[in-house]
Amino acid sequence: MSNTTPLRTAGTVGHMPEIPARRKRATVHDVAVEAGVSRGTVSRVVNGERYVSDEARKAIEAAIVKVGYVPNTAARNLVMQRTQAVAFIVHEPGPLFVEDPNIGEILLGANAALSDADYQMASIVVDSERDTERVARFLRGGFVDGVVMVSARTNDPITRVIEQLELPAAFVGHPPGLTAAWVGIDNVGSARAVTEQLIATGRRRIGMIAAALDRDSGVDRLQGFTDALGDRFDADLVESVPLYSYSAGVDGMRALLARHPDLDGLFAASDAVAAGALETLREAGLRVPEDVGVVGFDDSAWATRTHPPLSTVRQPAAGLGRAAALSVLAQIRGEKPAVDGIMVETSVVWRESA
Amino acid sequence: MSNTTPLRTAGTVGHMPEIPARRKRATVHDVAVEAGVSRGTVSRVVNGERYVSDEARKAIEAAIVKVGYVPNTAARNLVMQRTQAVAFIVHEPGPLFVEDPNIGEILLGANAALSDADYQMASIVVDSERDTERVARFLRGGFVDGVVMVSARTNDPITRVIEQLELPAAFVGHPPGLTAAWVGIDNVGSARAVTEQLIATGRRRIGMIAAALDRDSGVDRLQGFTDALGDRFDADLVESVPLYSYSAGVDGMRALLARHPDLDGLFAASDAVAAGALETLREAGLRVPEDVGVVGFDDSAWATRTHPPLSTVRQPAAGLGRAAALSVLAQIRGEKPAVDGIMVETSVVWRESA
DNA sequence: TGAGATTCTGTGAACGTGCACAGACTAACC
DNA sequence: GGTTAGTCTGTGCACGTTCACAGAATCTCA
Repeated sequence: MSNTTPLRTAGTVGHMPEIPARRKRATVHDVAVEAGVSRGTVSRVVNGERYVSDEARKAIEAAIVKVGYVPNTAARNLVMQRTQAVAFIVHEPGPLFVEDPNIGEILLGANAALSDADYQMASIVVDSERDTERVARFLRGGFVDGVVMVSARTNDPITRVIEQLELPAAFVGHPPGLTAAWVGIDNVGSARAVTEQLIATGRRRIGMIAAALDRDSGVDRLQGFTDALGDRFDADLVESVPLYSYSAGVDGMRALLARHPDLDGLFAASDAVAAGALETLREAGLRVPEDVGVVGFDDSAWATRTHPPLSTVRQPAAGLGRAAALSVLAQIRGEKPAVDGIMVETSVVWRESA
Repeated sequence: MSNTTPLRTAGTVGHMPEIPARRKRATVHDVAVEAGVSRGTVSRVVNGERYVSDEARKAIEAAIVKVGYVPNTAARNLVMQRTQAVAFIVHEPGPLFVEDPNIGEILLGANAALSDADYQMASIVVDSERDTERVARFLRGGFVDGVVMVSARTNDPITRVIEQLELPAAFVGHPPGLTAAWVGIDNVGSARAVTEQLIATGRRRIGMIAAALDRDSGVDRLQGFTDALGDRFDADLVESVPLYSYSAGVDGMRALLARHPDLDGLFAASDAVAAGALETLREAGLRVPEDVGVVGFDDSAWATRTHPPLSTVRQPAAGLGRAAALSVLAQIRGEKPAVDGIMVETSVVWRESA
């Protein structure tokens, strides 16, 4: 049996070279010999095709476990003209990848769905503009069969390459002005729902720290807030900050408090923003939730660490990643998605901050 | 120019089948024809080997950009008997992956180093025991050339498979009782450094809550503390607790305070421990940093969320990931590491708790 | 000048798989 | 009994690359 022959043929007298001696993997040929059939039949069994006798199938299955056969991915990919890999691209400044637990969870969800389908995930963080070109080259090079894209910009080279190559792709979050599959949550409806609950606690002067109004998620959350308040809406009670970050929350709260010290409710566009706001409220000597009721958005790790814990909107981030990955996989199989966008359900989590 | 031809060659008369018409990738053969040389010579140029005339090299390099050639990974991997992929395995309960920013950053660092070397990263989270078996099978299947392992258990199937297969691997953190490459930080030196800074603020009676003395990290941090104090060291000012946890911090601080109510400085063995200690100090009516200066260790998520924010030791998590990946890469190239363990530099982050 | 080393190039084989094709055998039907 | 359809199996080729080998050309030195 050739697969039990010694690994290295050349005998170096006296010592062994330090190159690790890896055992040769069993191939479809070894299985065929062991089972007394041909390669073709083994291949049919492995790929679950029809037209194989029960007798042959049994023999081959036994042979597979006996020789410990695992199909060689490289060979299969070569002949199938595919890579069996999907890129997970995060277009965010590096640090935010770490700070924002949602991204990690999206990655986790996508990863789970992909590895269930025996796909590899190549995770890529696009930080600088230089990276942008590198990733575009990577995609053009055909290293992946599809792309899951988080926080895409509308007109960057990456998005253009994806469109040009007609690469199966799904975007987490709605990329404005781009016809492509996407997965997201109903930001408008969710923001309206959490604001309505805040109103229901009896608050009269409710402010909002809106964030990231250059993205549709930011705009939509503001829209939901506006909807919930209806004709009681007062634009002066809205403070806009650039990012979904803790420090932006601190700044936003200060500005808002300066204008409206009598505020008794706050909707922060994200939990990180809310955490910053809480800090500022505390410094200003205001108690939460006694003086001011605060709600956030995301149900991120922040939510349970603040004092008091935040009432917020739960984003099923892992579900988003999962859905995006499944969409890409479907497109790889050649299926045309019935709808471009998939909405994932959110829920309101009520804790102690309001 | 063939690389400016439209993507779909077939004119759509009436209808097109929905299978996307992907342009055929250029191969080494196309480049050879274009440059008027043979495949072998092209291969030599691509792989930067010697024995190629300047004339041929120029012609081939021009041909490569003209036809837009990118080597086919699957074909290369097949003939080279490798996968060009490294597994990133996190053995933690799923939620912690998301919660602990250090892990995300380690992943980021490893990913950067790997993709610089044109390696794919297959990230895997091991959660349940079922996963453990699945991953072991995955590794045995030869899908990766190496492994970066975060928070390994000593005696789980995964570790055993790695040892058995002699798979190139690097562990982040020191796996007790395992002879394998690992990457970590200098716990002794870092603990000494942060303690010295605490001394420099003028504290006279500095205590320590030592934790996890069953691990070398716990022992080393205590050693660093001892070193920094020199002959002023007083063993009675050290309280030992079993775990690096919040509640252990609460307990430890109570015990310490009972013995030494006049304490004016504290080194907690981790940020979580420090957070618990802060809570206890607050209950005891002691102000931080006015009455007691507190420093922690890890610069974890705790550090910025306590009141006041912690002065602590920053673990360069991205650097750890990077170093681990580089170690795996070196082992794949056949290099024997000079030392088993690599120490990565830490730094002290000074915030408001001391 | 001729032997040997050095540089350069092309060719065929191999890696391990899936697929098309041809052929063998069985069952069914007029 | 001959045709036809359906089932099952084996063989050769292709995928795109690297590597070993052989051979051609040039250079070096006695």
